[in-house]
Amino acid sequence: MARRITKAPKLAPNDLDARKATILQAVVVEHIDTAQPVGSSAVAANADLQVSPATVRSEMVTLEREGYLAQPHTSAGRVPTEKGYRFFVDHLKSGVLGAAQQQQVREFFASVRGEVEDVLEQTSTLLSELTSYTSVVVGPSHAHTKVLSVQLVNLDPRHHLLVAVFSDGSVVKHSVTPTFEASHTEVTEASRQLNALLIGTTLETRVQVPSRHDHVAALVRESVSVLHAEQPTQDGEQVFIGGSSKVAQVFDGVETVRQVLSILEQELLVVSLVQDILDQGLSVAIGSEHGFEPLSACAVIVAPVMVDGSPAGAVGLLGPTRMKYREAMAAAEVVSAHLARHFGGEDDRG
Amino acid sequence: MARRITKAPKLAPNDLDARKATILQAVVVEHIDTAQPVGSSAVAANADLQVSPATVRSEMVTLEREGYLAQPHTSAGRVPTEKGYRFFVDHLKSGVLGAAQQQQVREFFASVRGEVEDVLEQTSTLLSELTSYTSVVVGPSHAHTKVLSVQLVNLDPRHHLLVAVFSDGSVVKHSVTPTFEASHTEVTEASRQLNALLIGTTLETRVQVPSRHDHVAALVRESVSVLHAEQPTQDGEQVFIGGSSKVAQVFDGVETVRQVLSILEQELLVVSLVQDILDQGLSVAIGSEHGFEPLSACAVIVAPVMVDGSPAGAVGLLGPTRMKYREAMAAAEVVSAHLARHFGGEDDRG
DNA sequence: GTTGGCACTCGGTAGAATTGACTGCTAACA
DNA sequence: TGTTAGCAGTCAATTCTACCGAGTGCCAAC
Repeated sequence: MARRITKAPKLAPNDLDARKATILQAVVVEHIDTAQPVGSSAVAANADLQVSPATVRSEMVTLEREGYLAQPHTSAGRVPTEKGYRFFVDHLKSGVLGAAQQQQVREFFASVRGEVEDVLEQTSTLLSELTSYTSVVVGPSHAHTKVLSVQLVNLDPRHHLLVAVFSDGSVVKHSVTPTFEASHTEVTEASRQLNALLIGTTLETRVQVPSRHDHVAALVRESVSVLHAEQPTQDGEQVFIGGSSKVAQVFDGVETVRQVLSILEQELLVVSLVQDILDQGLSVAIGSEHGFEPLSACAVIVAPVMVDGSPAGAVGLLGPTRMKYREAMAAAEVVSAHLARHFGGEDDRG
Repeated sequence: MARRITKAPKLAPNDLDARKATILQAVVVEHIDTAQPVGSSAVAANADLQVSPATVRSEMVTLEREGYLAQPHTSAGRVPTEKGYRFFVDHLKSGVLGAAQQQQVREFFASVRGEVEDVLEQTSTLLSELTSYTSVVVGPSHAHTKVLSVQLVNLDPRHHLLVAVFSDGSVVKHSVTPTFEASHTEVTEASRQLNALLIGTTLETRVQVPSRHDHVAALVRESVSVLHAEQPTQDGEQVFIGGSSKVAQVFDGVETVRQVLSILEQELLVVSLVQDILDQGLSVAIGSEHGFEPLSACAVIVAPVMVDGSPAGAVGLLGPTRMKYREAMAAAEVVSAHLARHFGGEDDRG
């Protein structure tokens, strides 16, 4: 009748004994569900530890002292801290997506077609609909792809358009506006030389440009420089943000909503945020973990998209710190896997 | 001492005598400023009609009966109705932008450069910063521009990329994935034929495609069809939305914010909304005037961008019905004019 | 170490009272 | 006839009060 107390093993610092862990997890789960502080009796009732609220209470005091929980005010229940959420996600057994959602993802990837950009954009919508959080899909970097074709097209005598096609299927265009008027034949010749010069190179390789003083050489020089100038500004990545309207549902407080939206508007920022998190080897960044003040009310989930063993972009989800980590992480992972398959598969099929 | 009463002229239906107009305008101005219902005494004090609140009151009763004003509840002041706002903007003498903002616009257009898309995107940010409303910039339609160059680029034996350059500087790419493997020379030959076939045509002109059964002809056929399929889906217009975070500041009520954001996510919808308003010959659509239920809490200001006498896109602003029409309209007009000059000027300079 | 009991805290709510910003109406006035 | 002061009436918003109840910390008993 009396339960045997399992002797508590020595614990690593920053680790919790089984009961504390259960309690913490119960608090997190409950709080994610209700958005309310969680009291000891709710925990005692829900979690299947056969102890009284009083016991839970004394454990909670410890958990609070150790920084996993916090109390909004004396007579309220407990709320997880960032550290609490961190423990929670670290000890989360990876969830599975609901059958209906699995189906939805499968159907999506079975039917989606079109250019990479279209696929990524639609994927971002999908991910956001699956989770009802705002989603971020970062496209592969164009950094190391090779030039397949360059062309200089004559718009009018002083305006030309440089169009470069890369081996990953991306296309880049740039205006070339020399100070002189170039004849059609000069432009054609420049185009020919550019092709000879650049095909097979990456944007990093510096090429030998002609130093002659004629129009053709000038066109070639300007084209090359304009194309190489491309890289540093934008790193070549594209980002697609889906379901930004979810921000309004999921955060409370106009100011928070405004702040998050305003971050999302700066797409370069979002890319670097996702990149940072990936570089830290994380799959979830909670609150201030990503070191990004204005998003301290958020948690960000990221999953790299691996094609042929190397990263080719990422998918992410942005929600409140009390987001449904399990479901969201599962969704991000499933979608990222499908996306990887989608892009990897295309190449293999050929 | 006794003021002479100017004899009221016969009024057209739907028009108001001077005093009613003044009162209505005072109510609108005040309500835009404070977001509160406006009482008779406030009007009597602000507007420079030398009458007592009681008189204002009796006029307000008429204005309410005629549908220009409404009362949230008995003991509250009056709020403009849609019809009230409509009268207000119809009788608005066009405002001028503040000097600082004028300067900001000038500096922007003096320093902005780069591709059309970049300019439009930055313009949309500018417009939103100027007004603190969400802005919409619709790029010119590509419908009637001519093909300057087409190229089929070999990605791998079964994947080719069709890249078309148009006379307005836009570039379109499309995958071409035949069921057979095409050799490099076949692709090159197809590319050559496509150029011969399409250069100088618009997307509307149907061209005679080769009916032969070889690979080259098949490539040409697929390329042409894929390119022509482009048009109906998207009408070729691009849209840039700036300052969507302003939505959170400017509307109250999470649900409204969510709804507006969710509309803004559907960019095609936004384009057709702007187009509709322009087609109706309006420059402002208030509340339900645009017939777009989910945006009935909004007013939309649009200004066409006229280049060489024909419309080349538009700029717009989206705010609450109680937005600062004068300033916003001025901003939209100034920016649209600058934008027109920017694009028109480029051609002329050559 | 666990538990029930108990006093205490404090946010939230419900209801009553009050305030104050309006109105509409009416009667007097120019 | 249009204008005005005055006044009674309305109703949202505010303030207050009391109270409830969820939840705690502590303690003594098991």
